[in-house]
Amino acid sequence: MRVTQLFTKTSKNAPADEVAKNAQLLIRAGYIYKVMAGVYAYTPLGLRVVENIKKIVREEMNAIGGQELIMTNLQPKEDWEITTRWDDSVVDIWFKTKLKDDTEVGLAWSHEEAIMTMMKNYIKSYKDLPANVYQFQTKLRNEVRAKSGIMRGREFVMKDMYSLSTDADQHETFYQATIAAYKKVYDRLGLGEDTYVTFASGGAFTQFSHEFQTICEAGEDVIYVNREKGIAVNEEVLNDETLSVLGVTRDELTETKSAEVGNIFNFGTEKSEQMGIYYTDENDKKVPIFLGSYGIGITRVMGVIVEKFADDKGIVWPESVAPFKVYLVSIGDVATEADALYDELTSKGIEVLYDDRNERPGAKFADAELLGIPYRVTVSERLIADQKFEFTRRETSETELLTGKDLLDKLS
RNA sequence: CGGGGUGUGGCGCAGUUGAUAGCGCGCUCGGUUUGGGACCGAGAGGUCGAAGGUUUGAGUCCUUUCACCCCGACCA
Repeated sequence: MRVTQLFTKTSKNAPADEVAKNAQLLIRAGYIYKVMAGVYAYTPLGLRVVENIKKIVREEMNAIGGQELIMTNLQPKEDWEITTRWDDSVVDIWFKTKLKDDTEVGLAWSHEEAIMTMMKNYIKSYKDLPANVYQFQTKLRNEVRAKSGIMRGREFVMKDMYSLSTDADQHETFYQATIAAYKKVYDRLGLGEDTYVTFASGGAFTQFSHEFQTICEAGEDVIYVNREKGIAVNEEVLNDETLSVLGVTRDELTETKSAEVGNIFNFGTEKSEQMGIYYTDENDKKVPIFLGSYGIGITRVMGVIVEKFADDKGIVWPESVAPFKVYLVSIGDVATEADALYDELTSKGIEVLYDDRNERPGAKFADAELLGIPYRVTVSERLIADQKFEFTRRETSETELLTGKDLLDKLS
């Protein structure tokens, strides 16, 4: 992609109506566009990042047997009345609307009831289990107050997965597999080091649920961490009982702010019983299905990555999610050589954003840094004279001069 | 939802005791320039969030309203 073809522009000024670092940088660099409070559009650049994150999540969910589907944003009232969750006093973030004939429908803030209603139609026998389904979906939540840029919006993309199992054992196997898969996801996203499986309040069926919390100053949560033991506890369940169950003492834990990037739940058979989702076992007995629910906030993860890695020059994307791998800068009248390099790199499948504008070097370098592309390659007359390319890493600013061959080796 | 704050060209801002708006960036045209956000010249672009009111006169005062931000509460 050539910069001259991108309709988005970078801006030196941060928007006055955003304080969150992630929103300021993502808007300045042209990844997102603010439509209204807590509602952001994703430009071609932003969409590339979102899709890269989804790709990683998709691969890891598929690896543990998840089957991808896509539910709807319009949901019938009846599905939610069964579990009492249509009631605004039970769920206060509903967007609700009406069809032309006055039928009430809800806009999806979650898909638990929706997916279970659908699965009820298909899952009949123990032979159908276990079944694990997931989707990437836009969730609509009527939050009283949006904040923190794309880390807490009224509309956001979430991966939600649901496991249906015959019993606690089968459920537990998948639950543990999911924890392992999630760890791989956060590793691949570059967040592994600072992401903890965190004990949190668990609802009716289990003592705890597990949250995936990434240490992040901009996060909304407070957790207590012991790095050596790999234990983390959400402050909401930090008490003597929890500490004794986990076998740690209070003074072994360090308080830190964090962002919830994933959350997994064990529903047991509670929801199945409410919704009448039963299977027939080997003895022709009706048994309620064991349910699990597993979420990853895709766009929130994007915000967390910006928050954690950005420096004073701009965004720093991990290579795995970066919209492009290389930012190609031409300086002066070197279009022939720069075009040739662009063609060569792209023909080898390397994603290049080619700054072919008639701009001064400083402007191009500044944009390369603001955009956070992992590698910058510079072509200039004096470099051409030496038959070299300049190769600069965004994260460290480390720079080396490479021959064309060495450059290709580095990038492939 | 409680408290606080802000709305003035695309973005960021300034507008003193009321007299129909100005700066930087960006944009357009011409020229020069090319290793850290270039320079010169010439331009385009806003009725000041909205509605109502006071006044000879309102971006400046009053009322209502909308939007946005922050703190708190809330967060399946």
